[in-house]
Amino acid sequence: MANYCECEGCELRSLFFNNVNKTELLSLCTLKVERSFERGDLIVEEGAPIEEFIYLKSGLVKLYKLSGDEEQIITIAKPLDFVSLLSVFANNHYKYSVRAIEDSVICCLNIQNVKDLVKSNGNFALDLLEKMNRVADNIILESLEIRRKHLRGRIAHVLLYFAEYIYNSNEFDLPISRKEIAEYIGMTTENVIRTMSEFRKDKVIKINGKTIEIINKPLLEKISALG
Amino acid sequence: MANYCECEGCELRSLFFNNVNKTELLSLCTLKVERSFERGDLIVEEGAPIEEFIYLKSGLVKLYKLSGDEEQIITIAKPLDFVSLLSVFANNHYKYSVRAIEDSVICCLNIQNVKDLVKSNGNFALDLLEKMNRVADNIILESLEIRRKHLRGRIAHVLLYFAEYIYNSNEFDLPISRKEIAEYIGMTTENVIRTMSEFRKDKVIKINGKTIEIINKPLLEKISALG
DNA sequence: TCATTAACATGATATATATCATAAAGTGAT
DNA sequence: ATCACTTTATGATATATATCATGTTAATGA
Repeated sequence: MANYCECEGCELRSLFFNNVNKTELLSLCTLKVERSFERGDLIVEEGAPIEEFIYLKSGLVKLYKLSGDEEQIITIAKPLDFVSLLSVFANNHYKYSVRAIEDSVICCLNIQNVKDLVKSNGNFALDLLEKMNRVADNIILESLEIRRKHLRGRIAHVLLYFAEYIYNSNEFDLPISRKEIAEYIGMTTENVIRTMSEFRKDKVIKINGKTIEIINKPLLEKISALG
Repeated sequence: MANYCECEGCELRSLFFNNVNKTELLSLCTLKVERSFERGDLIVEEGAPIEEFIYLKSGLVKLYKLSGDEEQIITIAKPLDFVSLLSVFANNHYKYSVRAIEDSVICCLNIQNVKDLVKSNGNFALDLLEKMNRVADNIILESLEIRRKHLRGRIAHVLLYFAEYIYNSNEFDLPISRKEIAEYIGMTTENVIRTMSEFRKDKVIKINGKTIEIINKPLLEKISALG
């Protein structure tokens, strides 16, 4: 019986389940499933019925929507963004797809369990409301931010997003292709590649395949702000 | 004592407060304030502290964000979209501004009261989660929809949005200026005006100042879908 | 009422970005 | 190792949209 559930030590607990006590946690965890995905794997498919309450335990995912044969990337999310929840209370079916862009582990809770917990534990309900609000806010604000910039500013913004928000380092491996950056910022692949090459020529960044190093951050920030 | 509160007959109750009983409602309403705004009035100012839980009882508002001297319109909301809630649980200060674009009435509840109700009434908490999810979803989906279209498609989309979603009629008075349409779809004012003139010349719409009549809806829908 | 400003309108031109073309380098499968 | 395929790369050209200019009309305020 013992170790089917490690939630008590779960790194997410303090943030996500702040106000959930051990008994409640155990009851959630009884019906919990943890799943691993490799980079590139589809985690959630648009249109599929929502049967679980999913959060990202580790890794990195992209949230996107298909329109025709094109993908529109809505956001790149790391743990605690738990974007998969966005539609979870409002819809029966997923409105977006989620794909792992790094090896990822998700934790799936029974959705009815979570709803029951919302009903019975008011502090958890408030926590959840706050987190949902924050996730939605971030996506909306980020999208406005990108929208008001031009090509160069958008790309600078995305590079800074990875450096500061995702990897906390000026050197990192891009987890997505240039094409995907294009799908995120709403520009063409060629222009993403071209602009990154320009940044390289202007000695703002170094490029080595997927590896990016920001070597003139103040300038990149300026491009992001003004471009 | 009697009639300070009409919430029991409030049209919103069935949707918004489905699961709130009379006693709870009365306790909310004791601290409720109803406020009227004229077209053009500022209802909520970005940066101001969030002290109330606001929903739109009647009218029409625009939700927008300032960047420099420019306004970016996030969404046009009618009652039951109650957009003002979007940040309410996640932030202490408003991240957006809200302005009446038609005469509007809002209902302001004490935010602590609402939080208490979330804690004590699980069904209300679930309702609120669902509604927050839906509002966020709509804004995100709408924004993606607009993003993937070109100028003509975006304008067709906006005209259909007013005709179908807001006014339920092929003839309506635009509540916003061409400049504001531009701020909503991320294009310039001149191009909005020009494109609407083209639609007029192509006999897709009739224009009489602010009054718009859609006279070839199938074509407008086609432009929205393909443009 | 007139003056002032904002909204609407339209054309000419400039500019940013998309599209098309081509190729090298990387990746995965057989 | 080879083949097919995707990604990265770069240049030339086309196109969509922004910018600039100018005028008219409608709204707003003293």
